[in-house]
Amino acid sequence: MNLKELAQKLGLSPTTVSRALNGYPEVNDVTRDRVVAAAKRHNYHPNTRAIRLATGRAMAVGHIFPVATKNEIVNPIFADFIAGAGEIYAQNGYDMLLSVVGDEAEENTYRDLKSRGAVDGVIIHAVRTVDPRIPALLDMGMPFVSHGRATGVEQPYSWVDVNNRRAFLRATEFLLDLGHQRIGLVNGMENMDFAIRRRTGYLDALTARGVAHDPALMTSREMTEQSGYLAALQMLDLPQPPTAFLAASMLSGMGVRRAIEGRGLKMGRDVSVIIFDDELSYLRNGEDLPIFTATRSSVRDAGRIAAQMLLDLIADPGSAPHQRLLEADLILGQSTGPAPRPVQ
Amino acid sequence: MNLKELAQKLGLSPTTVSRALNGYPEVNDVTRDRVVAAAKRHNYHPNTRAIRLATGRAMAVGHIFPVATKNEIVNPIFADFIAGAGEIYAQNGYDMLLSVVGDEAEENTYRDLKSRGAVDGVIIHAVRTVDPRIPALLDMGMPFVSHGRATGVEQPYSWVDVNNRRAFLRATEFLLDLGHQRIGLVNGMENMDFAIRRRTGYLDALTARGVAHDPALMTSREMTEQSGYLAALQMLDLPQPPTAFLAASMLSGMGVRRAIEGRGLKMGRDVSVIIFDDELSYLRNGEDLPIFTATRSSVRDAGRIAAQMLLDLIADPGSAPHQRLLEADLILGQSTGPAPRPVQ
DNA sequence: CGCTGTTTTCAAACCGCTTTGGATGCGGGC
DNA sequence: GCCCGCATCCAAAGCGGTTTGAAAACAGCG
Repeated sequence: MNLKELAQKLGLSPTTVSRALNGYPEVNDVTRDRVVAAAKRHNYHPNTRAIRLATGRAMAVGHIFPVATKNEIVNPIFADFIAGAGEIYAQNGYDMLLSVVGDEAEENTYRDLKSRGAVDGVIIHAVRTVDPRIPALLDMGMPFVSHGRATGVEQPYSWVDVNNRRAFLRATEFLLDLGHQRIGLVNGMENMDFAIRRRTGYLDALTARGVAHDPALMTSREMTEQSGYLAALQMLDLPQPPTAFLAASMLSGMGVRRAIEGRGLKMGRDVSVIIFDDELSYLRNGEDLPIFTATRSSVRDAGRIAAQMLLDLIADPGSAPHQRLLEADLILGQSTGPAPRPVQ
Repeated sequence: MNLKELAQKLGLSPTTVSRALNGYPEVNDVTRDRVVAAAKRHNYHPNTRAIRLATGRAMAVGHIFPVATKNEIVNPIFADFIAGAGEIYAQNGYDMLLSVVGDEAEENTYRDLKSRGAVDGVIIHAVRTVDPRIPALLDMGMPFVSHGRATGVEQPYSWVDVNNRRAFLRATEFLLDLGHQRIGLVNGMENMDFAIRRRTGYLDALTARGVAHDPALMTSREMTEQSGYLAALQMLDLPQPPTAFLAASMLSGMGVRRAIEGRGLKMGRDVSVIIFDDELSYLRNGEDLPIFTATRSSVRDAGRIAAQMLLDLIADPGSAPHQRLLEADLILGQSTGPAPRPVQ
């Protein structure tokens, strides 16, 4: 069932039927009702391919899923971000196009999506400190929103980000308030922009309180359970072990917890832990009572916000770039407590 | 730069240019070279929207990301499956369309994708024991491949699945061989087809060896760390606790490990654990030496296989459905050992 | 009743490509 | 020299919508 057939059945021209269905004013209300009813009755759905060609809009948004070819790691954040963004797209009649590419081919993929006219805009994930994608997209005039900021770009562009520095600054201050002086930082890979910002927050808090920072208490690795475990273990075996940890993710935190317990200590009593909780749906921080004290910011919400921002940008390409800095909550769980008194 | 302009520049008709670029035989080699060179020089990329309308093919495959509206859980398998499938699509010039919908709207979404002509085929995820999507898709004549089988469908259809029953059967037998008699099953939700099959394998192995099965040793919950922890804890506190566990996923297994260590026991010595390892990239089972003994089957490979199967199906819609049953390896890690002798 | 202005509807062009059904030119066989 | 077959190329008709420009129908008014 296509437009022409439907028009024929109604004894109307395709023009009128099209206008009736798309809510244009120049069509009689009676006629419109008749058309809408017939469309529903005959289960008419306009062909997406034709709409796209005729309007020149793709009605689709691209997400590039960069798969680091070296370590083959897939970003665990991705699924939840997509889930949030997808809701918004569905509500607005947009499709979501996913491209899986090795990270070296990523820029070309954007260029390709653009020149093929496959999407109206894209969202950038996993922003690195120096990220060539942002100037490239600006250059080619493709609407985009970045999830995370890159440090080395001076032109304005649209982004959604968490205040990572502030989150780790507050977390560190909180631990200092509890009397902890040696705080281990189990950070993510520091070619990622957010990891740098978190470290800065951590260092700034220490500096402000006049606490010296010890390189032995700072690691930067992939955010897996195993990495967290190994990093924490190493620090716990130092002559002067930390009494608290700051972990970059739920998984890292789980590894840290295992290391603590593996050394016969109790988390929350002997050693405190604060994690960054992205509220991933399959990595909930406890059912009711949070297990970990955490800086919390929902990545799914970030997905929703970024998607809406992108659609706005597409609707009004001339508008100025938008920015949105989300603040992470500091929520209290069972993994923190006062620093144990040093026993001599 | 579009086809007409390029043709004009070359002094040829659009027909010939199109044919030259698409490798049709009825064009002189000299002309073809000239066209190809010009296309590259002018950076010509055919407009996807036009191709799709003209050919009637969407050159796109749909994945529906069902988000359970009740518990808002996102399937952690998804990202890696997508990564595998996406590779295949990229190689074959297909786009991947992702729809995020509440599970109640899922069937409608398929129907919509079909009637809008937005995709040439779809892949089904998270198959339930009784799954209305399969008859629905068969009914509407949409090519599809299912990741997992549904029990209650008699018509043939295409699927890729892991031999879940055999995997858990072998794992159980292995534990029995090590002398374990009380084996706890920490299963996923049993409305999922794979969970039922795993339980069947577990029960079949016990029955074959004449070991009675104890309902108190079988749980079925979400596959999260927390659920695994609670389930294992509960079993460990039984009057006759299990000496071994079978866990449905890496995350469940991590929860089980925590419960074991929380009770002052050592995994691999006091209590054995076998997990099902989907080889999720951010949940690696150890770096070199596996931490957990596991039945292992790469979900990313499954994605590749399913995607290829679907493309084949789309290329030859008349062909008979394909099936592919993958066998999980049983790999030895550090989490299993002989059953401890009962001390009286 | 004729004229003007507003609704309402339609025919046709267009989006950018593919594909059908010829044309055209050339060489070879008879 | 004529006809046929083949290799090349092209004009035009789709694909299924949207959108422009104009016509038809319908008031409203003097």
